[in-house]
Amino acid sequence: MAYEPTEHHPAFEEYSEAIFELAEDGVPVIQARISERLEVSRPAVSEMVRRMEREDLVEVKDDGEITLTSEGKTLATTFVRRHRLAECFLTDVLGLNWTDAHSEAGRWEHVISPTVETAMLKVLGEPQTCPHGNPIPGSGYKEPTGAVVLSKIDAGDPFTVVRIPEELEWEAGQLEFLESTGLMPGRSGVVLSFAPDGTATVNVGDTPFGVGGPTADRIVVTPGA
Amino acid sequence: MAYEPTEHHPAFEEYSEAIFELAEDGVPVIQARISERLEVSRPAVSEMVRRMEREDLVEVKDDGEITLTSEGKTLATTFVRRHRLAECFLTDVLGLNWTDAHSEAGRWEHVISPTVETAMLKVLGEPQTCPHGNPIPGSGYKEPTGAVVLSKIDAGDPFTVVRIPEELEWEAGQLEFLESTGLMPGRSGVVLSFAPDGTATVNVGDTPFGVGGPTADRIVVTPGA
DNA sequence: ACTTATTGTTAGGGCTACTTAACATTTGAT
DNA sequence: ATCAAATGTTAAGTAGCCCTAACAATAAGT
Repeated sequence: MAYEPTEHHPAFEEYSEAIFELAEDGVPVIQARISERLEVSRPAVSEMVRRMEREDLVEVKDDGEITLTSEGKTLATTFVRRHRLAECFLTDVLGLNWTDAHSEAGRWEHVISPTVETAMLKVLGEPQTCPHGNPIPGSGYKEPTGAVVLSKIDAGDPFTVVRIPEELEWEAGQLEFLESTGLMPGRSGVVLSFAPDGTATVNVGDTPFGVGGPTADRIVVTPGA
Repeated sequence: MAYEPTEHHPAFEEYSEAIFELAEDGVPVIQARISERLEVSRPAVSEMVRRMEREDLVEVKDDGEITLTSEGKTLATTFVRRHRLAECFLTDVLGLNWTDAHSEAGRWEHVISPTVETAMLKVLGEPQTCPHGNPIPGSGYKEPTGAVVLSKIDAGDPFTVVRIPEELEWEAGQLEFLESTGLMPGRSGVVLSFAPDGTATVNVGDTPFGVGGPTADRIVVTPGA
């Protein structure tokens, strides 16, 4: 079962992944967003989108909204799956922290073959989410019912973290912050208050700390401890 | 300890590794050999060698012999080390076979960061050689005294396999063959006879089998069981 | 000595994926 | 309705790494 050298160019992998994750995060999938997330110029995205359209990986609607074709979705989920699996592996087997695991996985996803993927799944015991709580495509994961964003929890109420969306993983220093405060999937805490600008003050450990409005709008939690 | 994106181009890694391993195998390091091992055209090698010379990674002697500078050696050993470490990891932790491990490691070596390298070393218990018996640079491995190539063993005498040189790993089907016959580092056997063309008949298990002359000239063993 | 094989180099291209500069179009806010 | 911001596209160019064709130089074999 030798690894077949990709028939797609590595950049296609990166772009389709970005498209998949933007959609997953509820961000409108347009070129400008891809340009930001991949940190490449808009003309570069323009060109790549055209090539991906030609290769039947994406479709572009009249309003510019980009969607993955079924072929594109297969490509995207393959790499999202390997990325998240790699994150599990890097944290659980190699003992890396959250932050390192995320950035390393960005490279690992491109060298994981089906053989290795299978082996990793076995070693890890078929995980259903990455360490940040995001579903591993194909694992059959179902998000808990009643999941809402942190900013929807009433002041004074308890909550349990479900997941940190991919979008936040991208922000410099965000993962370090969340890991250091303990605001991680599975952990429970209490919302102490909300500031007028949306900033939440929460407590998941010893010390209360503030979570910015935009961040609290994205972190997915379930009400209750 | 974030991973610093390589300052060298990926191809430099591949070329310096090839140069290191050719020298390790006792093959004269000239462009034509690199061209064969990397399976790229001679002009491509010519150009790359010129660039590597400009970047102070190699020196080219008047007779065409190519040697790594100290900077080049550092680069080469870094990737040879990661390659062999990855092979250990893939076989020991993920349960891959020899053959798959070799080809996968060719990609893994390029995504292993210092952080991951350290973590792997720890998980594996500081291995000194790869599964094929080749030394992991920096591990302090010393080849056993009295090591010779298999073809130097007298007919009728026992031997113990030390290592399968990198050169043989490159030959299609070679690793599959050696793995299936059990001609692997640490295993002992007996040379039954030599044919006039140099082919050795050996026995390391139940069934005797033939080993071609060129192969027997490369496999390193120690006399005795 | 002559021929053949091996080796290295030039020259001329190609492909992928990126860049900046400039421009056109669309969208949004006031 | 107008002006500014956001978005997409063209054009032209670059870097890295590869290719084939053709040729020159060297080494080896008979």
